[in-house]
Amino acid sequence: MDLYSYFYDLVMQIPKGRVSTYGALARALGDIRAARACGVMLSQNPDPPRIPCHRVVMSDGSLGGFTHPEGIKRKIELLRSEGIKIENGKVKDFSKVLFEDFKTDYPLKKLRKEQEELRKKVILEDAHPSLIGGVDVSYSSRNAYVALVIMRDGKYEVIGEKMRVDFPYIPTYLAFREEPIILEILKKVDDDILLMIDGNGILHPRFMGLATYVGVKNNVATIGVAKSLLMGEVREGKVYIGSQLVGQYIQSGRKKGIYVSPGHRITLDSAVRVVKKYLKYKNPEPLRLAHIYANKFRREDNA
DNA sequence: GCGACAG
DNA sequence: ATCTTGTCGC
Repeated sequence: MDLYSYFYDLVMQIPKGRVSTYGALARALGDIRAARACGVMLSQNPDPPRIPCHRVVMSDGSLGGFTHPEGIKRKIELLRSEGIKIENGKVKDFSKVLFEDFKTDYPLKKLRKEQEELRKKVILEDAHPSLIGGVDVSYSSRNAYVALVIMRDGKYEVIGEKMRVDFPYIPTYLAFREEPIILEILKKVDDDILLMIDGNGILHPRFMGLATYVGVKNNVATIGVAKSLLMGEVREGKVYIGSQLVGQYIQSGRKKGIYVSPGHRITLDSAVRVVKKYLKYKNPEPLRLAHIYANKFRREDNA
């Protein structure tokens, strides 16, 4: 799903002489949580002012930001040239010129449904794959650099790949940003692998975090390893969503720990055991190395 | 001021 | 996630 293109098409619906808001665009995408992602995508406008990002303001009528050498001054010029009156940094008669009537089929709503459907296919039993690895992705604007580290008797091998991303980061929709990227690199290796992934497994509002999504879609065993808590309550190191046990908080030193949750084809206990086995620093080795290499690939490409 | 959301 | 240098500490 190319959410960037979908989003820019929405922005192009805002007529001259009208303005819309980050929140209205997010609702047109299907989830108000995407409001900040809307701001990010506007800042990356590939074709201004044909895609009229200058017509998007804050929900109180104040102007918001504008990524341009001349800054907000240029946004004001453009809006005034289209007949929008601006006083004290705010759009005058805001409610009269506000455009919210987007023609849309709410793509994020459909993606939520997909997550809920896929939930039925999650298997939380051990598959005992023969290989173990970790994947991580590093970004530079819309370029993604992915590294897959495969552990082999105390040593490891690394595979890298560069890709264009077509989906922004939106909380609880991370899978739709990173799964296509991870899939590309998975094609290059044996399926019989246990993959550690930066992000959550079933520790997710729809029990379908990145690790679980990657696992179910590609029939591969996965473990989710997150550095911060997306949701749920932690009691005695165990993470619950309501009464359901979905993860484990693991602290190695005295610093902040990690949140481990099963992705697919593994139990929570096994996931915790495997992660602990590779725990030398805060992150398990396959992930720590994948992180380092993904960053290295990005730097080398942008040098 | 509240709420706060992986990467 | 990215933007960013040196510096403190094990």
